[in-house]
Amino acid sequence: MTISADPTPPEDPDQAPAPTSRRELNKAATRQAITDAALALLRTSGPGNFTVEDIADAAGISRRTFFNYFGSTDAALASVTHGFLDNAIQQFKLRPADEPVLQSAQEALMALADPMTVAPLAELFTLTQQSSLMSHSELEAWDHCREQITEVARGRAAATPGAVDELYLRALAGSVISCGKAAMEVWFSRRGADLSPASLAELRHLLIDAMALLGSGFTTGTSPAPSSSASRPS
Amino acid sequence: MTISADPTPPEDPDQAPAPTSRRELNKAATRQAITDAALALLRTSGPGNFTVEDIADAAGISRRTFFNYFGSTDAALASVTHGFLDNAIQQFKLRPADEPVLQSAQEALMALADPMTVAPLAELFTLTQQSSLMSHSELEAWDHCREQITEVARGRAAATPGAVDELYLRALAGSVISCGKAAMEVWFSRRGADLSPASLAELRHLLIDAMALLGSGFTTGTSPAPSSSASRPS
DNA sequence: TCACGCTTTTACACTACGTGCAAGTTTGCA
DNA sequence: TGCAAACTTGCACGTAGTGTAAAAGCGTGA
Repeated sequence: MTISADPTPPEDPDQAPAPTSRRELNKAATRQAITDAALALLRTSGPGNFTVEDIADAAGISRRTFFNYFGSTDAALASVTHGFLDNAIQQFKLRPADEPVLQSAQEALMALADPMTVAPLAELFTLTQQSSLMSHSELEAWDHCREQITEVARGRAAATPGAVDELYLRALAGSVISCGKAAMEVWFSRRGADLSPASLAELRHLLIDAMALLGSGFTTGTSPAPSSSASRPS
Repeated sequence: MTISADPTPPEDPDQAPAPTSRRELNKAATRQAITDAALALLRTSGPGNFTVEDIADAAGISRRTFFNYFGSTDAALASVTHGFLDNAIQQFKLRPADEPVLQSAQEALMALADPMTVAPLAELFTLTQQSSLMSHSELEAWDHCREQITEVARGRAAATPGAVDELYLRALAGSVISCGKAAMEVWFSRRGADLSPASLAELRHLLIDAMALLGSGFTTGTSPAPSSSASRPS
């Protein structure tokens, strides 16, 4: 599996600003090979129908090495989700500190509603057939994201006078995550793995609507349902 | 483990309206013995430091029988959470159909903020030292509760004209659960397993505040923090 | 009281998971 | 080139979870 030393060292020195040593390249490649193999097996065999050994064989590594990278099959698959959410957090952190958290979340999610970014997540979702409850590692990824949001919100709140309300931070971050998940779940249930522009536009609307619902305190109550998203052509 | 037939049959016939045959009594007793044993081991050995075999031995059953009742150690412990949340759902369903969902949730939770009901959950929480991410079974319990809330909300919305907004239902139910969890987390982090009246009063306030935050759309924004709960003597 | 059918428990076997360990291999660096 | 650190691998071990068939417990009717 390891890449034997390349006899031609040139490889554009101005193209690798990051500390990309051969070690790190190998590790990254192995990591990718594992998730690719896991995803391929998920496609062909279905969830729960393949073992760690299967993944290791397909990735060309030993079973033991697999466990050096991931703690379980689920963890390997959840790296897809992790990647997506890390991306989301990155966008989130870029938002101006004086922007309301809900709007920051909305904007961050908007930046990710493009085909290339959403595709892996959408496939994972459909392949695991939204089995209601995600895997442990999948949930860990979302929870990690929630904690990140909490921290950012805490940092913003700290800039204002008065004690930081821990309940406010946690309730808000948790709700943002829940609403984000809800929007994605509805999208997947409506469009499957459809990544067409129209479908992605609907995803964006769902995300916006979800955050709007949260921001309005779900005031549609039991009365009419003027919100939207129930019918939006594009 | 099984209870040998009781030689004295009398046992008040008017006191057992439920179909409590000896079989069901044995099953219930075994189930209870398992969770008790698991909880005891959690207390003495700490999380992750005992096996299914340990639990089975302590409960006086075989390892195989344990798996007839629970799918894992976590599941056995999560029966505590399951019991609490089932109770909550029951209270929730009793609320009038024309009441706003958020208020129903608030009222249902109020009914459970008493020492006897909260104690087991509080102990479980402290023993697992709020390890940030709950066990899979624990999360399953919360998710089941979320689904129940969704269904109740759907039923209420169906009584009104217009199509039911799936996003609204899911986002609301998810947020309610998140806020409930947030309130409990803050409570546990502040008071540990303190079940004094003052502590429980604070729990009630936290739950009320959490639902209020949700109902107001977290409008405290980045400005002041007039909400409350940050300081409440009793 | 007994005998018959159904349910539950149990022992056994088996596959797979996850980890510690020590030996072998690759990489970074002087 | 040679050494030290990092990485991979095979092996062994304990544990998780499940299928299966035999044994024990329970309900019911004669």
